[in-house]
Amino acid sequence: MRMSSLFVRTLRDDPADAEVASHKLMVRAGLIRRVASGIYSWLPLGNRVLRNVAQIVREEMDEAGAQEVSLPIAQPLDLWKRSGRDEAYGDMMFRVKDRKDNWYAMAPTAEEVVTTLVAGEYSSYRDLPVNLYQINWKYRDELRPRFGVLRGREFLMKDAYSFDADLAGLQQSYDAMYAAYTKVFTRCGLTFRSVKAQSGEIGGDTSQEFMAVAAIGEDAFVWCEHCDYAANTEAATRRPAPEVAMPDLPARESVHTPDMPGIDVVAEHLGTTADLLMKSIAFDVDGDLVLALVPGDREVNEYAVAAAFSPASVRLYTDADFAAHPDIPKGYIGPDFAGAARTIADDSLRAPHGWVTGANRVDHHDRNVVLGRDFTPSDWAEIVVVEPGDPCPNCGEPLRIDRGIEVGHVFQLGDKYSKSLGAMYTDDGGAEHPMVMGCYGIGVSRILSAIVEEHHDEQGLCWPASVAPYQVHLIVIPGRGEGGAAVLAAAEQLYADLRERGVDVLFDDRDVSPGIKFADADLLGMPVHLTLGAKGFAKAIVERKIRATGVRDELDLAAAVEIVAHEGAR
RNA sequence: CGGGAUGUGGCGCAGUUUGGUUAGCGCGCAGCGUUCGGGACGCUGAGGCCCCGGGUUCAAAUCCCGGCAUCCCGACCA
Repeated sequence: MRMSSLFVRTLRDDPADAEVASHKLMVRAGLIRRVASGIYSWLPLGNRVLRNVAQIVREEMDEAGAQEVSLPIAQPLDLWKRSGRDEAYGDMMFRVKDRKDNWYAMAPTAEEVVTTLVAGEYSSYRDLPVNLYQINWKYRDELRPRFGVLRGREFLMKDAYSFDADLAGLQQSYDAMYAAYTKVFTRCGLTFRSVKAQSGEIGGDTSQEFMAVAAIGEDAFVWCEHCDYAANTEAATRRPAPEVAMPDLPARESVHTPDMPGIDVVAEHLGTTADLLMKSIAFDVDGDLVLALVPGDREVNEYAVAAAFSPASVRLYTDADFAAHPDIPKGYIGPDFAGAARTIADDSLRAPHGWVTGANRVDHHDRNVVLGRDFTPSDWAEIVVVEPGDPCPNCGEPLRIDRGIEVGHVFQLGDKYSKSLGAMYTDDGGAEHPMVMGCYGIGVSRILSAIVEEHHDEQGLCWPASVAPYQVHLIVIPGRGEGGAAVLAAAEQLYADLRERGVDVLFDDRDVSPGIKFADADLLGMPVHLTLGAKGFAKAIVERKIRATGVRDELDLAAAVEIVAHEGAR
């Protein structure tokens, strides 16, 4: 493609309505233009990236055995009434009316249509499994569209739906999609982790979200850079410290700490630090008082405590609870408080030192309270809220807490839609059952935001080669001398030869100053920049710059085509 | 839906407080000339329903009322 005829106008200034880098750059580089809130036109460069990402998704879906279809965007609202999701989606759904006053939903997703489709075609166990997917525009009237195409009201989504005879089959379909997603996001150049989103009823992991690590992400999560561990902040745990023998420690002693229910005040008063204190947090577990023991500098993860006593009903003690139990010395509870039915201790309490704890009476703390000698918890678990730097439960390396962009979601649906929409099959014994479904989404347009967030610098975009609009940005600087025509001709030849060799080239053949060409090339961010100027031409070399790394070298003009075609952005 | 902010040539902005000439600046665009390896320069020019509707006034981009749109924070959703 020639820059002289490419439909693009790069902007020097950041658009006024953009806050984050990806949005600013996608507008400045001429990939997208806003039409309405959360609704964008895709210009040639943006559309090429969109197509490239979609193609990666398509290849991996096909490879995983899914079959591509195209389902309607305008879907009869009656279908949504049948599944009960007309109400559930509410104002989130765009609705349109035809000339006969029939209402249609503009697809926010396609479970209804695809389930009805399969129900009409398949009815035997011999037909299953089947997995259908499409890459199509979706519409959700978000309360707050954000950050360009990151959260749009119109967005390109890949949605896949698997139909199996039983849960074992579903698990296979789900695993295949999970594996395909990992390939997709890897190929797109994203740093990502899959996070368990929900576990439960059907058994095992029923839902996992793929999060691209990004500071502007809408959800915080804990992850490890050195292995594939990742978890919601509520579900995250850390590796317990190794057990060490308890040394001989001085005897427990009580100290007067009047009016000091707070950790920091006590620590200061006793000349120690919060991490050497122990907190005893009161919980109500099915009506019993249960103490959760954690170091003074850490927070209790209520979710983890609840999980440890599942299926009992677990809640933090409230002021009302304390009021109802005046015998409990709020703020001064110790790990051996007699009124506690059980105590659950965080594994970090095995540390080989005595603790400062509540003395089980108001205005007093004890010091040199030693595990095994002065108190013995009934239960052990990882119950502190994980903080950055805590050891990874898998590999022990320091954990990070970052924000993520949800770029994909895999979900085991079960029979919710097959039941309500009649997707049944007959087994080999003649009995009828609902098909067991899974659904799997990838935010294709959102991936572009995620890629740009990860791959850009001060100068502009730095596309991974796998999704770049063009592989090579060819710049010609003919210079002012007599030889300009020859340089231009050589660049034309280079352009023709590269294309002949199958390389996607953007050729800046415009008659503008070198500064503009270089600045635009950096902004547009093709992986490889080739510059042919008068000086280089005289030496029969062409300059190469790898956009992402900034590494430059010179290639022999005669060999350049082969080298570039062979090496790409390596 | 609550809070905050903003709407002025294609883009970024000034002007609005204190109403008053032909509404200005930078970028971009067109023409001519000089430039030509990191967003060159000079001259000339085109391009405006100052978001929309109503009101006040001799006079409104500017003041008042009512809308609409866009962005940010929150809530909501997942």
